[in-house]
Amino acid sequence: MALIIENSAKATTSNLLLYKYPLEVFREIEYQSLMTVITRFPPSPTGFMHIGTARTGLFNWLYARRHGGKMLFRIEDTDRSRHSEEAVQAIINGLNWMGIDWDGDVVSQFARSDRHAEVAHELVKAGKAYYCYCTPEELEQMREDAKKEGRPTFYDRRWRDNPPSAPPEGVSPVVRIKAPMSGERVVHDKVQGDVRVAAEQLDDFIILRADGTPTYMLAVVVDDHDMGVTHVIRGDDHLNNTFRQNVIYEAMGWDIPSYAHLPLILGPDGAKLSKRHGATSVEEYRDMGYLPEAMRNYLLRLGWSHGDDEIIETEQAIKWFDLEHINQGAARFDFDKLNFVNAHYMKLADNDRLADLTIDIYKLRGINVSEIGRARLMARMDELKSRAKTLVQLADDAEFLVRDIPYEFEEKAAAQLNEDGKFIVRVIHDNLTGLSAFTADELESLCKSTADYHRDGKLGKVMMPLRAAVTGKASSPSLVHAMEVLGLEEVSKRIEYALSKL
RNA sequence: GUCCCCUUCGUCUAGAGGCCUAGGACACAUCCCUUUCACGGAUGCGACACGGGUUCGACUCCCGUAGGGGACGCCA
Repeated sequence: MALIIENSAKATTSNLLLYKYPLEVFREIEYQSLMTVITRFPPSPTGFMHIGTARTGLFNWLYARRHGGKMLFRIEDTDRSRHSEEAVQAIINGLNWMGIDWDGDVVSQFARSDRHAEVAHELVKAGKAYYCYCTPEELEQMREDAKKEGRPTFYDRRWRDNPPSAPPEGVSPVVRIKAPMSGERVVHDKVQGDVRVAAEQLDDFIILRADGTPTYMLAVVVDDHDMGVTHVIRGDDHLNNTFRQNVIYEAMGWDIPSYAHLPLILGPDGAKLSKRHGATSVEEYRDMGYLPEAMRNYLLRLGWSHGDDEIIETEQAIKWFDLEHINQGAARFDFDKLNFVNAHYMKLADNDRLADLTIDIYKLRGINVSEIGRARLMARMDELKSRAKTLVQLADDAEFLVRDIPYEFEEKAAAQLNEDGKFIVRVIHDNLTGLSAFTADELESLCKSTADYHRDGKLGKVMMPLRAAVTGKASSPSLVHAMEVLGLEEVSKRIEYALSKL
């Protein structure tokens, strides 16, 4: 029987089915095998995308793609003051940069508040929720008393079954849900296993505020249900909320989705990753010169593993990703490892793309790169990308290729151009025009013979002053290759400038 | 204060009771390559938090302790 259903599931396309029939009808048919995986990415519009949010998004996306399902995108803007178009755009930009896409429209939770209220009232009508007229002062008092007495919850359920009085005039009530009062509650979590909590730990929490707007707890459940979400993959900080959310699912008689709670990302010092640690948002990582494919790989490995594999490209990740190998402990963010992964993907990256990205960085620095500058960059890109860990480093390494004189000399470079240094640079300069060809090989032999004749064969004594003159720096990529790319005219110009300036 | 979760090299992790003399990667150290800085190659250093059980046998299972993280809003 199971087999037959499985086969027919492959024959039909479950996606089509979803559109053809109303969701409710579809849900009546309880063919597990027909169900496509539907995950969701529900950020709060905070104005930027936290790196932890990005990882959660990545995991949801990977899981949906792995199973040929969908990842939905919903903005958690129940609190209307949070809603801002720029903030939503920031999240979308972050996702785009990360290379993560989603299915369907961006759903605004705020726009669905009528539906949320409808559910709350339905629960009241069914006797599963009730109006509560407590004032903030009363609640504050209850909270204090509960803390003093060491009780687990504070709300005393005074409006639940035996209201103390008739509803007071002119007070708009909140709606509270009736949480179970005894027994053990279990959440089956794909990462943490079965998590148990005593019902006594659960309050009759508020699902609809006095102003008629839904609380987060209600909104997530209603939206996840209406959107057909089958797998909720989210941060560990929601594990406790899950018990509350399940109360709503049960009261409505809805199917509870599969849960997977990911441990949080900690800062290098083991404390919760915060602004204090520097970069927390994906745009900051972009600005630090990290490649999105490197971020994906690094974030994937932070908490998930596939044996000893370290370098896992996204296509491979889609084939491999599962919930079973998510680690249970929180992981620390480690820049060294990120740098290593990024360096790897830099080597793999297309030269043209790297040139464009590097030129973007120069623009930010106020350096306008000419066609010639770009050509020089491209000519040396194979070497440049093999030595840099980030785009910013690459840009630093290659800046001398795209800049014109006058430029500043690093302190260590200036030191190279003492009298001895200047003498050697002059010798090289005088012999440049005599070269049979202005190539790296010819330049190298010139340097070597100059070293042999004037500096006892010590090549460094020639290269270092020359490097200082041509690049303004004490270290650089291969000097003779750079000189070849710069060309005779430019090299002469730079040497003359250096000799005159220092 | 109450509850929940977690704990293998400095860091990310492999490990499904004997395959473990605990494997890989990053970082670090040394050496090689080298005109500088890097890249690359080789080698090395380095961990089962602690204490009790269960078992012929425990990194793996159970219970405590300690440490870390999270949640307890008319925030999300």
